[in-house]
Amino acid sequence: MGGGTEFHIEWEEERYPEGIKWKFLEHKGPVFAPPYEPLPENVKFYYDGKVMKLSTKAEEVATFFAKMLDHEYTTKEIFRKNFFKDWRKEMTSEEKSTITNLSKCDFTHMSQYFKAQSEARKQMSKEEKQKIKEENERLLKEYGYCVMDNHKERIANFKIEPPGLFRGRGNHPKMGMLKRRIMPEDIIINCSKDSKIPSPPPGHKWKEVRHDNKVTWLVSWTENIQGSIKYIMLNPSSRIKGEKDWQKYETARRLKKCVDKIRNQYREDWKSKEMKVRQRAVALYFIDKLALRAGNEKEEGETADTVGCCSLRVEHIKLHPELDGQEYVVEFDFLGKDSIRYYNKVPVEKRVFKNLQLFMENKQPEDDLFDRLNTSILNKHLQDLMEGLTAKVFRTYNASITLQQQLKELTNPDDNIPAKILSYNRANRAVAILCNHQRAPPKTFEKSMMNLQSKIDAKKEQLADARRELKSAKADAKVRRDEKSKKIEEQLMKLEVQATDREENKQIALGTSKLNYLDPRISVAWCKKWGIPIEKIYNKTQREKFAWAIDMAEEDYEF
DNA sequence: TACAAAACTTAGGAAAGGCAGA
DNA sequence: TCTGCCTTTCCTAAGTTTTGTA
Repeated sequence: MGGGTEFHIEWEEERYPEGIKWKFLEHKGPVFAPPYEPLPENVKFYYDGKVMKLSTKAEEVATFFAKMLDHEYTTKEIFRKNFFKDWRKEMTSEEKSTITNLSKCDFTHMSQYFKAQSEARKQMSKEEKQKIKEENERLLKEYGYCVMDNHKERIANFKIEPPGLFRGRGNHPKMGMLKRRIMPEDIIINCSKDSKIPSPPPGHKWKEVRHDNKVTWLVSWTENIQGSIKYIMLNPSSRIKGEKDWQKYETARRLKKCVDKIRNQYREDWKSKEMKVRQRAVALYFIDKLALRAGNEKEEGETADTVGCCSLRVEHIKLHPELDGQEYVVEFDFLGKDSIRYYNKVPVEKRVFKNLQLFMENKQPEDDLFDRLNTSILNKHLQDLMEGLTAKVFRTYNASITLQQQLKELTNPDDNIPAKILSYNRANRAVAILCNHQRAPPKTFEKSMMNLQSKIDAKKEQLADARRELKSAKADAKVRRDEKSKKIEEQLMKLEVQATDREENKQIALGTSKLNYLDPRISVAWCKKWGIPIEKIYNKTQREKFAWAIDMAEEDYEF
């Protein structure tokens, strides 16, 4: 792997044979969702204007809907249709014959009850809140840790997802469906043979107990919406996740060494006589230049209609031979992961442009742009170019190299700490923009900006006062007054930096790139170089996740 | 080799926590 | 001490890649 052999020995005390993830694994199993508590008698459900007492099962599902009443999606046709269909499955035959129209269902009383409940929770006394906190801590202590080989490790998600209504992101065809309650009989336990096997809740048994040390999960079950498997795995601070993370960045650093060659290669391939090779080369160019995701095919009607690079359709791009004074502009407009819109106008090389024209010839808008390509073909090719290379490595590589470059460019040695941190955030922001990590502007954004502005105004006023006092002060008081002004000046500057940062961050989410794409050693090195406390860049959780990097990187670290 | 299933990483929003100023 | 706001943590969906199977 290079670059960190010493570290390797220190952090991975034992080597494992190929594919073996652990030798010993012991845990307590999952925590199940609390059982359903029926509503008090005085909370009513109405059908067609008349009070109706629901069976426990039907009532439980009704409460899921009632809790979502304020959300826009309970008004959506698909959501309502899916919900009603699944709800009816839980009804008794009498309920089924009575309740035939969702629009005649009145959940408002139930909804009010839940609102009152959550209000009451907020108003709880200190002691009551403390009691709940202690109970959570007990649960964490008992179920939140496992032993993997010689380490006690934190488990990420030891609580089983409670039942509820499925809400996918974007325009999901399954929104509103009932996510059923997971029982011990659904659960597969994975642990080592010689460990203390977790016991199922009284009166229940596990679906299966297995001892598979070729995988890292502790618990799995199959969810009923997509039929996919869900897992309980370890926290990012664990050895097994940390090592994998480190390995990911080492792969990206290997790409750095051969990326020029790969770029030359795909540029050559734009001229290939084979259509398949040309498509592959243009797609790879997009993945590299624009940090697009690979874009696997998805089953139609099972998920929201989103795409990545290989699954782009003709309707997702527009070609402009000339636009705003630039030649050969490609306009991208599509929904990517989580139905986040990707919109970008990009000048490309003439050859790319001509190829795109060729790929689009005689096609309908809904046809695949790269009809001779998929992620498996692309990744196979990448594997030939470099061992371990896959499409997503380009995102990691380009994100990390961009951070490193931007930090070099933006950091001003004369700046104070808040200004340097602003530069760091701007470098981080450049990456988030590259990776299209967006967020909905916070609901109170405008207000919060205004609050901050009035703080700034007040501080300016204070500064003016201080300066006036300084002017009129007697010689012996000048020094003290001057110090006071300086202090206020600094505070003002800090506030102004904060305002700039917040404004620039309105629609950008920095967390995702920080957590998943940026080699933490770059940040650690930057902190060391400029004497910035690491706590200013990484919070506690992040420091735990990146413990390996904090331990390892010196100020001269180069990605 | 192709396809499906399994495993694992990446993602944004909601809820909870905690802290500063009233 | 309370309130309101920002930060952190939780939650779990939605991707990518790897593995298994015929």
